[in-house]
Amino acid sequence: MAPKNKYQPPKLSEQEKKRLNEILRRLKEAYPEVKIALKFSNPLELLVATILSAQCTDERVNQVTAELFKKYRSAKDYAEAPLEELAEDIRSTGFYQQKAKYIKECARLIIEKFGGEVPRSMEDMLKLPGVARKTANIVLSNAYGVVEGIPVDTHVRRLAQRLGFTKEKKPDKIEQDLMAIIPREEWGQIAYVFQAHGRKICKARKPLCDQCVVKDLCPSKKES
DNA sequence: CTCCCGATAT
DNA sequence: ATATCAGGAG
Repeated sequence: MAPKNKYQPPKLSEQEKKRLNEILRRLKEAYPEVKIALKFSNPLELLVATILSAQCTDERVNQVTAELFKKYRSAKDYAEAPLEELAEDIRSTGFYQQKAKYIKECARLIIEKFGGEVPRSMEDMLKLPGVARKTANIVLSNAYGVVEGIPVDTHVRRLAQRLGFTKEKKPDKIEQDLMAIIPREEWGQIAYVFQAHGRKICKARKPLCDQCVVKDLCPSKKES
């Protein structure tokens, strides 16, 4: 079978690699302790929280899951819950009808196909509805320590594009461009560094370039 | 590409 | 008023 994904990250000059590695070094230094902000105590809770986090702040997700996880303690609880009730329980995270369907169907598949346990491989994770590489990367990495890639969320995408790590727009290609530059042992953490910088400094609306630790290396720097 | 779809910042 | 927030499916 021929490999389906023929995308190859662009070859970079030594100088360009140096610039990107210096950016990574400074960002890691600036945000040494960052990690996942979602609260969870088992793989299922993390899966649910990550699905809820689509187009929603982690803060609000934590607010909702604080109650949600008291009520739903197992995959069976989600699978057997009336859809309308589950939807109402997650309403304030937005896209609540869609997310409720995903969660309920995920729970059903976890019971029927995966022995009641959240899958431990990318291949199986991607069989779950509402789960693509970003969600799968987060769950696999933080629940099981399985690092198969880099979760590309809106922050990672924005920073990767602004800093010149990628020219791509699709998350899967951006992920591959990042994987080509960043050592595998850092894949699990680097997204949180980008996220922290993206939230504090390199904001979507009004980036605070004058406070940025990599402004001299950034092709997108703007005077404020 | 569109749709889902509430809360918050600007 | 509107862009944006840990996206993914059709």
